[in-house]
Amino acid sequence: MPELPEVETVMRGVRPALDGLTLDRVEARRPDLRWPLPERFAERLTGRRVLGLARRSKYILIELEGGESWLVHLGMSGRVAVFPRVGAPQAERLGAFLHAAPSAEAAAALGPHDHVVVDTAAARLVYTDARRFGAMDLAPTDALAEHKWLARLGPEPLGNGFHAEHLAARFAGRVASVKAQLLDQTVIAGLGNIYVCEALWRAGVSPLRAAGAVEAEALERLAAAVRAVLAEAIEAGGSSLRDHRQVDGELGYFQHRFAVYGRAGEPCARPTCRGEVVRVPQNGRSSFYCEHCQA
DNA sequence: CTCGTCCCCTGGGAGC
DNA sequence: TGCTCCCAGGGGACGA
Repeated sequence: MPELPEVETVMRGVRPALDGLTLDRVEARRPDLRWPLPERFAERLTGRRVLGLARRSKYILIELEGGESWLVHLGMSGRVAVFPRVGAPQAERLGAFLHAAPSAEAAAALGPHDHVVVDTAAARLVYTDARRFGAMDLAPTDALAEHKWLARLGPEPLGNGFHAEHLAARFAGRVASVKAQLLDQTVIAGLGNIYVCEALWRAGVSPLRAAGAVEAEALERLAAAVRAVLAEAIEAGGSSLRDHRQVDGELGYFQHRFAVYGRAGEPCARPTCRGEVVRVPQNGRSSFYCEHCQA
C-alpha cells in the first residue's frame, strides 16, 4: 500500500494520539511481522512517553523518552487505526475526527490481522497488516541515522537534498531503467510504483528509458513532477486502493487523480494526446504509461 | 558493484 | 456459488 504520501498521512494522523503522551499499555499479539519484533518489544514501549514523531522515507519514527525510538514500516498492507477514548482527559485533542471514529469499545473487537495495540490517555491505536510485510524495531535515538533500514536511504524528495542534479549524478552511467532507479530507495527515498508511474507521466518520460540516457532537461521535469505529485497526494490524504485508510477510517482520494496508474486501456489524460495508457511488466511489477507522450 | 529474478504473505477480483 | 489463477502499494536475498 503505502508510499511516502500514505505514510505521511498516517504519521500526521497518529501524532495527536501519541505526541507528548505515555504509552500506557502495549500489546504485541504475535511475535513477528515480516521479521521478529525486537526483544521485549512491548515492555520496552510500555510506560514510555512519546517525545515526537517524524517520517523518513516510508518509515514512521517515534521518539521515546529514555533514549530509544520506535521504527514502524507499513509494508504493503499495513494500516493504523486510531480510536479516540471518548470522555478521556486527552481525547479532545482528537476532536477533529471524533465524529468519524468508532468508539474505543468497538476497537476492542480485534481481528486476526490486528497485530499491535497501543493505549494512551487519548486513544487506542491498532496496527493491522494482513500480508505482514510490515516491520517494527526499536533503536537508540542518537544512532537512528545508522540504523540498517535508514542508513543507505537517498534524499527526501520534498527536502532540499533532492533536485535534478542529484538525479543526474545518480543516473550517470546507469543502464537500468529510469523506473527501476526511481524505485531504488538509495537513489531517492519514499517512492513506490504508483507515484513513480505518475511522475514519469507528468514529466513525459518513458519508464523503459535507460536512466543514464535521460537528458538534463527531462530530469528537471522529472524532479519537479516527483515533488508535485507527492505534495498533491499528501494534500489529498494519500491514495486509497485496498488497504490505505487515514487513521480515522476516512479514505484518501488521490487515486481519483491518477493519470496512468491502474488505467490500462484508457485514453491518455493529456488533452492534446491521442494515446492510450498501456501496462507493461517491468522488474516484476506493472508499469503504466502512455507510449505516445512518454518517450 | 549493478542488475534482474524470486520470494515472503494474504486477500480480492476476474474468469470459467 | 465456488474454484483457480493472477495481481497487489515493499524490499531483502540471491545469482549472473
